[in-house]
Amino acid sequence: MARKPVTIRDVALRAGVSVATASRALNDKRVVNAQTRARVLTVMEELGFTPSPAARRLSLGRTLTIGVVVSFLTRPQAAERLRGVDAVLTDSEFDLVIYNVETVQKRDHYVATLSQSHRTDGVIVMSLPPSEGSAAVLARATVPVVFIDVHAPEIAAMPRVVGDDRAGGALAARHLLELGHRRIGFIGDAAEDPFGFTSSRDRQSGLVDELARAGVSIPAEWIGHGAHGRYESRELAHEMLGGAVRPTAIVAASDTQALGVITAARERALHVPDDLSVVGYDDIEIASYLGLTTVRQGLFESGRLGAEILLAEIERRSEEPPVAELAPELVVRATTTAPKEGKDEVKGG
Amino acid sequence: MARKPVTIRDVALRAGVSVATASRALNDKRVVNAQTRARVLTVMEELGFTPSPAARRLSLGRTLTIGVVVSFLTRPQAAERLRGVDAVLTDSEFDLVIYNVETVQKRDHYVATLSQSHRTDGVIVMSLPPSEGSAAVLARATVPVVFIDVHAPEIAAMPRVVGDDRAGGALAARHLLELGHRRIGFIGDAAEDPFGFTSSRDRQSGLVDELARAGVSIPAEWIGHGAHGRYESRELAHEMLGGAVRPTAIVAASDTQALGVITAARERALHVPDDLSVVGYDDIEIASYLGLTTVRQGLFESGRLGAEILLAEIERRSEEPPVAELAPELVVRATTTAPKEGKDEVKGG
DNA sequence: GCCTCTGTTGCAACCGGTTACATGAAACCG
DNA sequence: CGGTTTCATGTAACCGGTTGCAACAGAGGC
Repeated sequence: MARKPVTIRDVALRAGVSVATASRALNDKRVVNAQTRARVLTVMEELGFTPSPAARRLSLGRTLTIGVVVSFLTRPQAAERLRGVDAVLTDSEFDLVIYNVETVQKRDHYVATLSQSHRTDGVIVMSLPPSEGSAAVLARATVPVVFIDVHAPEIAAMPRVVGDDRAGGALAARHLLELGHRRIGFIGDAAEDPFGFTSSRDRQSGLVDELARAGVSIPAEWIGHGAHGRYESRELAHEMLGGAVRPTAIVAASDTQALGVITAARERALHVPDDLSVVGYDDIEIASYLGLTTVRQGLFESGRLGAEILLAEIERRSEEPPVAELAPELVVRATTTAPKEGKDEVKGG
Repeated sequence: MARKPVTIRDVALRAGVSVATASRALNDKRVVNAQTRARVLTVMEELGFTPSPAARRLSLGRTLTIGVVVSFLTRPQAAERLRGVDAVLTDSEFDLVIYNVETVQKRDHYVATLSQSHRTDGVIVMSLPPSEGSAAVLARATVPVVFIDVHAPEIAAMPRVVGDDRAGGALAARHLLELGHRRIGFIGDAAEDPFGFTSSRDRQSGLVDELARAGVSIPAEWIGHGAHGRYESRELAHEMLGGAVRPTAIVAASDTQALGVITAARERALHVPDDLSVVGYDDIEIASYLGLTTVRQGLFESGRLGAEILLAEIERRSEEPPVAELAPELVVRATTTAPKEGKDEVKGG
């Protein structure tokens, strides 16, 4: 029933000082006398005083809040990045408010209102490319906006954290080539994705280009696109593995999709990796457990970096938009090995 | 460079009215003349006015914010519940700020400060039992606190949303008994969990009691406890399946752990469900894809309900703490079937 | 002893909304 | 036609902090 919030005036009264002094004591400005400060702080303790954030925000003219626009909260990638953001903000004075987006309309709405209004001191947009028209909106954003895992011409001038998806695709290619694979398939997201995700496409082209450099090409029927999910990728893998000639390795655009491939293989009594090598992407938590060979892209790290960049931008807008690039890293585990048949390369052991 | 936030006074000036009228027009109080309101709203549009949340909060004396204390954001259960909460709040005037907890200290800190201070209008605590001492803290909470998925004597008087874990365990038991299983194992969380989770324990006792009712008991070596995770449960399953006599079915305290069991079975060349039936718990997204028989406990729904209860409590504190109980539901898929050997029951087909 | 400088503190304005109360005009009443 | 309602609007206080500026005391300089 403690229905009487203690204000700084109560504190001042009890401590026998003015509210100004109380406030200064609270925010440890140099100017207050050490004894006075001690007395004020003691009184605050006694009264159980906690400053009202709303009042603080209003008088400071800062919201002390940062907004994170995120979709597919249940995807491990998103949650992992969010943890990274949280890790930074938890040590700061900022609150983390999340805007979960499940439709394109909501995305555009949030990007527009948050970047203009004074609801937040800064915004992080995760994995959501802006719609075509929003470049203009972003250009006159009143608060800094940082993009994580977004590649799009609209944000060329925006601060961001990206992974090099093309390089990641190339890593997978090189790994498989070194193992001796020549018949390689790819399974990724649908091209006509409503949100305009690009990472799957880039991973694919990184893979394809690197293979081409070695004189290996992927036939059209070994490239599968479908909605992001285990189920869909399983179906695609089934098609691919059901053909007369099948690939000896499949690269998936995400670990989630790699799981679908593995399931399909199992259902066809194909042993992974002996009959089929599988490479994922992301290195989500489950990957290490399943022994999945994958391309790690520092999810937690990307969240951490994004938050740090944002805080720095809030502190002082930089001239050039800071861009952090996370280098992908190949993690070799148990789902890849040399192909059983058609070994074009001699392998020792 | 829009560095001049438009205030309601600007609007009032331009529209030729007082700030009071402008404010009333904004919040569509009945008292304003329709023409006046229209004029004011037009001006707001023209000037791109958005009310300052900080000022609103301060003068309303409400934070328009609800806090969610959550741990293990990356677990699908948590993310799914969070989505449920978000779905409710997105249509309300409340912001959702998350407090991610990764240590017991942080949990206690948040529960204490959030429930006392006036930082939020209400708090949702997810899956985190309060520490022993915090009953007193909670009793004098200044804002409503709703617990989701928490069973603990400390919160007997608090609003909450719970699943009936005991009933869920019993459902799994009945299902396996009906299929003809008599040799049943269980794998759940470690007893000495630092956060004091109880759901695993309750699911276990629901299972054990229901089996006992049918005259079936579980030998000690078929009960495994370990840290919540696929890897740990795989290890436990290996122990259990490596014995001279092995169970024909294993119930796991979560889908995640069930996955570990399935992996262990596969590694031992045991076919699921023919050689081993597996039952999970939660019905997370991946479960339906994998065809896992499991006990659904409405994760999204629990988040939704919790948020609704909280909003209602904020509106008006109820005398009796509202308690919503979600009935568990058995979802039979492809990982359970009648045992091959030792059929004690005659099964048709 | 008077003046200046430095270290503390208080006064009061301010942030940008909301709202109780007062005011004034129009409508209604007998 | 004066008095009472009713409706629409304005005035100003208030929410609870922060902070520029003024004031004041004591120390130091001459």
